[in-house]
Amino acid sequence: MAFEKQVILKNNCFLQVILYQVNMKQEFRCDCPVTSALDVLGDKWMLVIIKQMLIEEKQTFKDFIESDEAISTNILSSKLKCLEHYGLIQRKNHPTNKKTKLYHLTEKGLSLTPTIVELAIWSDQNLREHNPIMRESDELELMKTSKAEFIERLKKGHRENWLE
Amino acid sequence: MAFEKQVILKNNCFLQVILYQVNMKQEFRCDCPVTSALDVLGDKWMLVIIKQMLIEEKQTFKDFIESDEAISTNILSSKLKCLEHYGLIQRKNHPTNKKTKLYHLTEKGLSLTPTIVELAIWSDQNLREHNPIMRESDELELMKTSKAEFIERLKKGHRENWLE
DNA sequence: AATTATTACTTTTGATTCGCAAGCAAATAT
DNA sequence: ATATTTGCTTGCGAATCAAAAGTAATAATT
Repeated sequence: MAFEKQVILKNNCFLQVILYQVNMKQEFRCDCPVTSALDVLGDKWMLVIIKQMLIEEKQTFKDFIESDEAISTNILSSKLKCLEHYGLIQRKNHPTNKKTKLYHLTEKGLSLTPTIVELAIWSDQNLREHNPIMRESDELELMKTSKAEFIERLKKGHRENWLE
Repeated sequence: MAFEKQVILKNNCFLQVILYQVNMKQEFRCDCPVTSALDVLGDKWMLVIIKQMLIEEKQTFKDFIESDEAISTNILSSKLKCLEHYGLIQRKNHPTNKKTKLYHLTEKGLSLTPTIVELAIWSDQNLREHNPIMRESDELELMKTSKAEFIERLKKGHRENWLE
């Protein structure tokens, strides 16, 4: 039992609300930092969504749904909640449209930029034989020749896109 | 139908072997390098196993099974095959014990060292509130202060451990 | 003002991946 | 000769991913 509350109603009645904490999934496999990172990020979609925000500037639910990767709506909803739980993204309301929510990377989320960039470079250099249609781009060249500058530029760009 | 062969037996008999290629899983979601990297590495175990080889110097099936992460034997077997398929590891026979196989990172696998190190640093700086038992170590300090040197040293150490 | 379309989900059902436990063949140890 | 070890495979069940349909609130259209 993780939470209990009694709400007093009328006529000597009360409502008892009990939240049981069952089958709590063990969140981390061990005390290793790399394994812990992968306990949070090591699935099909978490880093892809971060990449979509950082590099492709996606910020609404519809943006993500319409991306090339074609994520399912239930998976996206679940993963956005998870990213928020770990403090990697932040959501806010659209200034003029109540239906639309805006998602953005926090500083914590932005601090994954070096990891995203390393994966891009690694993939470019090691996966073309397996995925021959992998695109080429000037960005990849920039990543390889000026990695640190590129990382800072990505972060700065993302921060500036986020109207506070 | 992906493969057919007929084997002639005796007494006018023959055996026909046909391999059908069905439900071939789409291997890559799109042409993006980051997403392609995650199509290969984006699961619970691939990068953990690479980390275990690189940092913890695990090299036998038993070594992996006995690691803190407690992977299941069927998962390990399957992941080792997958890592080999993508050219990230290489297996060879133990010089004196035919039962034991040795697994080692190839250069391609070793080129994931920057990614592993970035994940370690990120985790150390961002996940302690979620995983309070995360260990501290001198290695983490070295990673942060001399990242490039640390990366090269890890690679070099791994290469030297691999008796050719 | 009523109707239709959009957005961000939730729910249901099914497919895939992960995990547990038991079993197996080959090789090594006792 | 027997027991143990190694690296798996198999069967079954749990967790994650995915597709499709449905929902409530909001915006756009008529």
